[in-house]
Amino acid sequence: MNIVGQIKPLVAKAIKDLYGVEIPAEQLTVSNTKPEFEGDYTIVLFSLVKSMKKSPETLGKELGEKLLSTNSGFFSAYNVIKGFLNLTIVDQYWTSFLQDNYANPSFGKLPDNHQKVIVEYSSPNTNKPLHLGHLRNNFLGWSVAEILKETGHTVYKTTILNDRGIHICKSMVAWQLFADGATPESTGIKGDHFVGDYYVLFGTELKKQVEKAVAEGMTKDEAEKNAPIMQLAQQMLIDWEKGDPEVRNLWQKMNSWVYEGFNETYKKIGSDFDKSYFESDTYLLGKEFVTEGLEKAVFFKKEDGSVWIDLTDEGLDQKIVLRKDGTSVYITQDIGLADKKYEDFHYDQSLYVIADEQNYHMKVLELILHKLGKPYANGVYHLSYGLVELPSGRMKTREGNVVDADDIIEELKKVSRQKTEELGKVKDFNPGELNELYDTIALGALKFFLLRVDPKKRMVFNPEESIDFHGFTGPFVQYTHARIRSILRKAAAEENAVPEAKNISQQSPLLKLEKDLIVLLEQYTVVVSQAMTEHNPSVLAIYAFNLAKLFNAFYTEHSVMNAESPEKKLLRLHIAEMTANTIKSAMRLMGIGVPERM
RNA sequence: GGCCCCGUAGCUCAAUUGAAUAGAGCAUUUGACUACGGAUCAAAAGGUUUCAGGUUUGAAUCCUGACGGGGUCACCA
Repeated sequence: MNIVGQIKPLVAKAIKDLYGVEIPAEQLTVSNTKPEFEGDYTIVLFSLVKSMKKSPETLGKELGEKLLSTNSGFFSAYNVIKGFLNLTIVDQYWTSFLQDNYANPSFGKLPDNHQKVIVEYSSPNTNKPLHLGHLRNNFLGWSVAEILKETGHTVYKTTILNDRGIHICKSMVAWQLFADGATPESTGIKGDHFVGDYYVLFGTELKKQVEKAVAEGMTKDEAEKNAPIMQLAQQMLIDWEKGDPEVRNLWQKMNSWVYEGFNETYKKIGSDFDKSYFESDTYLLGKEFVTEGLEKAVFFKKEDGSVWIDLTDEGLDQKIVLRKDGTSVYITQDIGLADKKYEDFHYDQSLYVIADEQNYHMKVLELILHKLGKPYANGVYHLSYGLVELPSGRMKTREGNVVDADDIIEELKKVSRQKTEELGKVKDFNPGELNELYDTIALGALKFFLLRVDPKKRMVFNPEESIDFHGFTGPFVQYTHARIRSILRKAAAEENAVPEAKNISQQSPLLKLEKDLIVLLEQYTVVVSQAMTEHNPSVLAIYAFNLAKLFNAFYTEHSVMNAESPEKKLLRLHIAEMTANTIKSAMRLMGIGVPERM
């Protein structure tokens, strides 16, 4: 039970004893006391004033007195300023909290709650390499999955590879036309980039053909439909669906190149999946539900034979679920896949990490599942995140204005190598250890950068300014961790570092920065559960940064190894150890490693 | 045009979900290196929270309207 959870019932009881009024403990507002006031936690009194018929000042005084006299082992002081009752918790509480938890590396982990959750994320198209926007998706999905695990859920990570369709045919056609048999092997280009280049090539060739046709008097729409290269792609899609062996072979070959590239990148960034679904397997799945929907009168058939759902009552439009030629559309496949996933995992919750441009689509999917009476419909949750934009606007592979995932990681690795060499603290590392360290720092910087912002919000990445290693960044937190570990190594090397100090619980009074740190450490469990309920890793990033910053302030002010007394030294070593552990845990939930030295 | 989201320091982001004087980082200026690791610390400066009304003891937060930005409304995926 965290401390706010302990304070609330005490206050509620005091109110009842004093005034005979029952206030549900959850309704009380308890917040951190602002640094400029004396105290640890603050009760906001305004909401109580009316029902108690007292002025805020009197109410605060009476409540403060009561709390202090009945819980003298818990509260040590109070003061009332305007409508705020500031309470101070006894030092003993904080020191014994520290004593109990400082050496527990899994502080904050919750026991199994028997909830099964699947997190679908990444889900790339197999016609182009990953860019910064995909990385946000990957980091977010991975992190949310780990946060769910940490809070007791059983989690399965899945992905759906969009491996068929007109966009894939485009890169295939371009390869046939322009590659002259070239392969990733023959060119030395990573497979996903290789295929992506032909997708871009298709776009430029199409543009040429369209411009020519428009100059000859065609409208742009017509020109695009009738462009020879587009017709080739359309024909190829038809051949693919028919199962034409030549097309299927080419398709398999090009996809395998892409997977090879993806796997390399996934390995580097730490993305992993318990199960991968392929759209080429699932795209026909939803059809049976069309029949079911018609029987249940959820769907209706138009004269031309196409099948629709009417969502105008929900403020949406009519949506097609089956074409007149009997083929399924995107939403139909998604119904089928949702069902397949339920069959495979029997989930309680199913998260979809998908960009917010699909909010409408996902809303429709949820509605349809509800209307079909699917038992899992309530568990479906769209974890919608905002796009990563450049200062010039959104990234588009077709237009070439993307920040490539592999490129940005390489760039950051260069920076981390340069800074590490400048600092010169790891000259004894061998090349393998160094490379691992540069990976940890570079990915730490990148993941932290993309996760530190509320996922729901759009964010801007400025390549000119690139990613900083100072301030509110991953490397800052990693660096703080390395420095703490350095102190702890030193202490461990000292024989009998603190012989005569056995117990820190008599450490009174705690200095301000000592207590501030313990108070912040105590809040870690609340932060993790907030990250879980909000599906929001940014609260962990902010927390880890604040913790690191506070520790840095603490230890420039107070010496650990040369503390005033053996007891203080032990206390500070415990604070240091728990800070390092907690930083490590929070960063781990974001997929970020923290080096012992850097 | 209908619906949805957003607008906070020069820039990138916070604000315990309605509470005290709206906080951080970057950039700018100043100070601290014979250092328990300077990828650090201490400090200064930077705000009419897009605008106009309203609700409330209290509004960046809730409501109405305006302005600005984005998304979506395909027999594409």
